[in-house]
Amino acid sequence: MARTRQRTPNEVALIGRHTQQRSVVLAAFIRADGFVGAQALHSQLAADGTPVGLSTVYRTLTRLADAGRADLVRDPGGERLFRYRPGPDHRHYLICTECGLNRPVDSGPIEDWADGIAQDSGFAHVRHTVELSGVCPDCGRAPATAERR
Amino acid sequence: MARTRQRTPNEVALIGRHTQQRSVVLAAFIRADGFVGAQALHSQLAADGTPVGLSTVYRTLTRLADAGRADLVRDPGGERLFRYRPGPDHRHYLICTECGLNRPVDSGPIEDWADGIAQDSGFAHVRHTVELSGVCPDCGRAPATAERR
DNA sequence: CGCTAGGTGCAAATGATTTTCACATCAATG
DNA sequence: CATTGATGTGAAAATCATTTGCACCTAGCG
Ligand SMILES: [Mn+2]
Ligand SMILES: [Mn+2]
Ligand SMILES: [Zn+2]
Ligand SMILES: [Zn+2]
Repeated sequence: MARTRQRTPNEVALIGRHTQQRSVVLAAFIRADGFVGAQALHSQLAADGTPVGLSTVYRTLTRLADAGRADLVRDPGGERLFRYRPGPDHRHYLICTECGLNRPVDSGPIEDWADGIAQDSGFAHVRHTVELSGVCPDCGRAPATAERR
Repeated sequence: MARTRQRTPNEVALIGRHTQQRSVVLAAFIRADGFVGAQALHSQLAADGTPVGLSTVYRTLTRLADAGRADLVRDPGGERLFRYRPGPDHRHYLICTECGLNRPVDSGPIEDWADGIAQDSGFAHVRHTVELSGVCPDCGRAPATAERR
């Protein structure tokens, strides 16, 4: 039992050196449990009393995504939204454009479809992006009065 | 040279008043026959000797997209790429990340899949984004030397 | 023609993300 | 433990695609 400092999710190891900031960012990111933008996470951290530089938040999220520990989508406004992903498989989500509620969908069919296309096309390294968005039942019920974002 | 005073592709009508600029932009856009960014189109127009303000190019492409006459995807760098679409149905493409070559794919399966998800989810106004990218046979064959775009 | 809602094109403004760079911290090493 | 080269951090400036403000045009209808 080596006595290594354990107070941080070992995920940090995957993206380089272990630092206070990374622990904090990662913890908040996981806690967010949904898609978050770097800006939002940065604000959240400040609110939590554990401020971290915006640059660092960006760097951390980007690295996580590169390391395959986060799913990434584009906000209609062009903002990058990240979502923590514990497992190795990527997922696809149905996101409510009104409240942000999101739920993973059964994407088996598209995965197969995409694989088929890749196969037949002759293209190599075929990757795919699939995003579903709409208005969730709750937001659909309450008219335009629904809470904004 | 000869300023081809032209037949207004009636498409122009769909997006408002008919102007010299819109004709030119639309013509170049159609001629591009593939995904183009506003910037690239703007440069192309200048090179063609029919310069149009960048703002106007942006405005025109945006309107076409809103009118449903163009498909829109996001470049990995975040840039918006448009592709002219004559018909009413949207399409999905497999794009070569090396040379830009793109071909529409048979998306029947995903359309059905997406409809099913929408159905079961209870969400309203469900929309989807599906993008496939990879390296085309030609580019796969020739190293990184492949012609850009 | 004459008028006006709608267009155009600069330049300046936005806004998200990146980079710069002086300074702090990590972690391996002796 | 102290040293030290590699890394990480953050405030501010830089990027970059896209938008907007605004003074100036122009379709297009009567
Ligand atoms: Mn997938
Ligand atoms: Mn579709
Ligand atoms: Zn909702
Ligand atoms: Zn190619």
